[in-house]
Amino acid sequence: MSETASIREKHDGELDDRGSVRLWLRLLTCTTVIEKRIKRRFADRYDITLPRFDVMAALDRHPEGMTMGQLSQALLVSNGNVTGVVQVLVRDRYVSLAPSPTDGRASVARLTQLGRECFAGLAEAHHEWIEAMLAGLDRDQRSQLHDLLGALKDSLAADDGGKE
Amino acid sequence: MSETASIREKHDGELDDRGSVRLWLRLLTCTTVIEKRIKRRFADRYDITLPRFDVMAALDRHPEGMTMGQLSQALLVSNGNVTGVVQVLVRDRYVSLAPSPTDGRASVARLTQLGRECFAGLAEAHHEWIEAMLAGLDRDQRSQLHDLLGALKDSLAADDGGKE
DNA sequence: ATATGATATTTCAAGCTTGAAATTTCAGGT
DNA sequence: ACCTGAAATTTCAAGCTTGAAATATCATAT
Repeated sequence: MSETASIREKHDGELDDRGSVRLWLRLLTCTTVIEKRIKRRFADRYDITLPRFDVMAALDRHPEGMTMGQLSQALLVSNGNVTGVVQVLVRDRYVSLAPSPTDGRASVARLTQLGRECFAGLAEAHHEWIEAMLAGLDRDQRSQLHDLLGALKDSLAADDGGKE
Repeated sequence: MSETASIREKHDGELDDRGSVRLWLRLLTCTTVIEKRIKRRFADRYDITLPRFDVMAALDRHPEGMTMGQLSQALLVSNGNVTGVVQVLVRDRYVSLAPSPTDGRASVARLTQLGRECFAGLAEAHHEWIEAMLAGLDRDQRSQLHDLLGALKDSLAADDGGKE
């Protein structure tokens, strides 16, 4: 009864011999499953959303603060998106927002003391969840996967290199 | 000047020795980049969204039709979500929705003739885009990546096997 | 000093996504 | 026939995401 239920793959049952699409769907499925689990656990146990965690994680690694634009680039999301997420973090006292002393257009976001303390706990849980989900891969497999994804990243950069 | 710009990685600059998190972020980045490119190209060139394409793709492989619940499971999204996406596809005449003859609760969605014709073009473009983005990986690399992602899927199924 | 183009940010409408509540129907047992 | 729990679906509020338009500021050339 300890059957490990296999995970359904998006568009499971594909019959075409389009290996590249199959590979993409498998990649998408793995990412989606992991992301949804993390999202759900953050919501259930910490009452926080993944985008807010992402912003806090970025700020935690930049104690000097980050501008909205830097956050947008670091997180691969739009500017307008960052504005909204940061606003609620400011409202909840996890982040402070101050005008840049050197550039009147930019504002600099920083974790508050409260934000730093809360984030430490979140990051610890996050790390444990990832570790558990990858537990089935040994050191070599992780290393190979990491390298292959690096090759994929390079391939993506070669295809329409940035401007399309 | 034909520099292949490298792709920024989410939370790039991570210094911790948390290899598992690094692997996860790389996985997430690759998936995000591919997904956003497909999404943008569908929007720009075909005026369609990715969720709508996903539904059409599922229906294309099930000419006999699918219930909303089957679509929800196949696409890894919620029931309510499928309802909304199918509604606009019905409005646009790509999909027909009929009550199930065997179960009064269920309704069966099918591609219309128009839907099938349009989808053929979409699928062709989709396949080409994926192929181009994976062009930097040779046959062996693709095969290894596919297998490693399979191992990851198994690992995910082992961690909290379905009910958490 | 000023005009101009570039940059940083915010605002906003449209669309996706979820989970919970409500509705309808089914299937089994009495 | 009737109850009751299960299953399929829809509705809805809340939140994320984007891209385009609008604002404000900077930097540079004149």
